[in-house]
Amino acid sequence: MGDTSAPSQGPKIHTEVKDSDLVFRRRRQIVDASVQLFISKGFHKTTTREIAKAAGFSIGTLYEYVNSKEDVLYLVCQAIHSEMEQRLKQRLRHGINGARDLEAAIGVYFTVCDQMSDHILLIYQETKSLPAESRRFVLEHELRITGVFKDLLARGVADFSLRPLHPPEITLVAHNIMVVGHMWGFRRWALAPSFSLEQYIQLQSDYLLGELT
Amino acid sequence: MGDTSAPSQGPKIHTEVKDSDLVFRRRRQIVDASVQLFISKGFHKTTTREIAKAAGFSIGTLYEYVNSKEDVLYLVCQAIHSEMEQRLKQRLRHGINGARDLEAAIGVYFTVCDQMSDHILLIYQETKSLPAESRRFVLEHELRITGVFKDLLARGVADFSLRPLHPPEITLVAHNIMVVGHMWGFRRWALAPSFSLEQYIQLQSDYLLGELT
DNA sequence: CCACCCCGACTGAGCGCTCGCTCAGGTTTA
DNA sequence: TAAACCTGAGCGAGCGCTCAGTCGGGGTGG
Repeated sequence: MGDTSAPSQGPKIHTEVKDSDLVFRRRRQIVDASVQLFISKGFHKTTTREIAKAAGFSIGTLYEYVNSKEDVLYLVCQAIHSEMEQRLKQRLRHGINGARDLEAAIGVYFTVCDQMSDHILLIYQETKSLPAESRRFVLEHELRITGVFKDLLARGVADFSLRPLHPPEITLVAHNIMVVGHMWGFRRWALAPSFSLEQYIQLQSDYLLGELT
Repeated sequence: MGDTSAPSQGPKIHTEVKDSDLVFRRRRQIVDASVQLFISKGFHKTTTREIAKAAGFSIGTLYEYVNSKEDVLYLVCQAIHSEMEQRLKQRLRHGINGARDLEAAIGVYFTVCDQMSDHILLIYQETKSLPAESRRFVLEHELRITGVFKDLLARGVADFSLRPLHPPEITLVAHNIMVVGHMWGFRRWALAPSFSLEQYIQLQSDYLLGELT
């Protein structure tokens, strides 16, 4: 899992100042172990002992790098969003035609959603279990990703490859893209009998973009 | 909350055969109390003692009408879906123009989602906590609601008020309608600054139906 | 009419257990 | 050997669930 540092601006997870990248490495171990456990058993049914064991050390050590079980959940949520954001941005292209770039981005995004559907599900299910402040930061991170699509839409409007859209419409369409991507993850059981991922991307792109040209 | 009986076909929640509608009434009390608690604290952080107290009797009595805490969650999920289904079907119209009926249904459905957004969120968050068999029945119930939109779409195609659609396309659009409805519930924090419910219904209907005519 | 008993609904103290978290002490590193 | 790091037995709180017991109304025999 990608970025496991305490995010530049977010609730600090305070531990003694035994610095260096050991903290960073240990937290990555914690996140990697927890993601799998949370996905298969859920946050509440996973015990701190299991997390420690799966991470390769003892509970005592776990609590050297984290102040509470909820901290672990926060690290996990941030790591998932970071990874999604990174995988998406990494593969964005910036051509001369905004509409085409948007379509490509949708394809990339849906593919990422496909690969990370368990992680997305986890966030839907467990965000509520975060303390209020942490939850705010997690939701903000999600908004940052939505912003990627807002930007692409705005660019398409600016270069006339998309029809004019009011700002609220841009917001709406960006959220639609996000949610339709998630939908492939959390409704696979209903959709997979009818579509392959490629077909899903194709059809949904048509629906999403059809109205915008 | 509506139907709190063990559904005609579903995992039986077995209790001693002290029949009559007392079982029914008591279970309704349990569901009504639990919905509120689960929404505000989540399933895992709600204790059986709290449920009993909120329902107006003791834990002992609670376990006369239910075999486990998970049973309560199952009753709650079924009650929520039943209520959604009922509120939706109750207000469906069956005119001569399928497309118009569909548009009306979308409006009704989104309004129901608005009123029951906390309940929808609860189902997204806690369905995973159900035992496998119960979960299957809950998801099937959700599919039944999706079926309402499939039927409306098929009718629209049949009377030529919608363009021809392949069965998979009908499935996809029906799921899109469902999820876009839920989206108003679980992304209100992001959408409400830009839209009223009425505006949301208007815009989303345009996007959803625009491609179908 | 009373005295008796029965029965099903209801109660809540308490059982057995698990959990998140701590800390006294051991091990490794430099 | 001091500092940094790690260990895991143990603590106390709280959980889901049970079960011996209470209560009240209605049937029965005298």
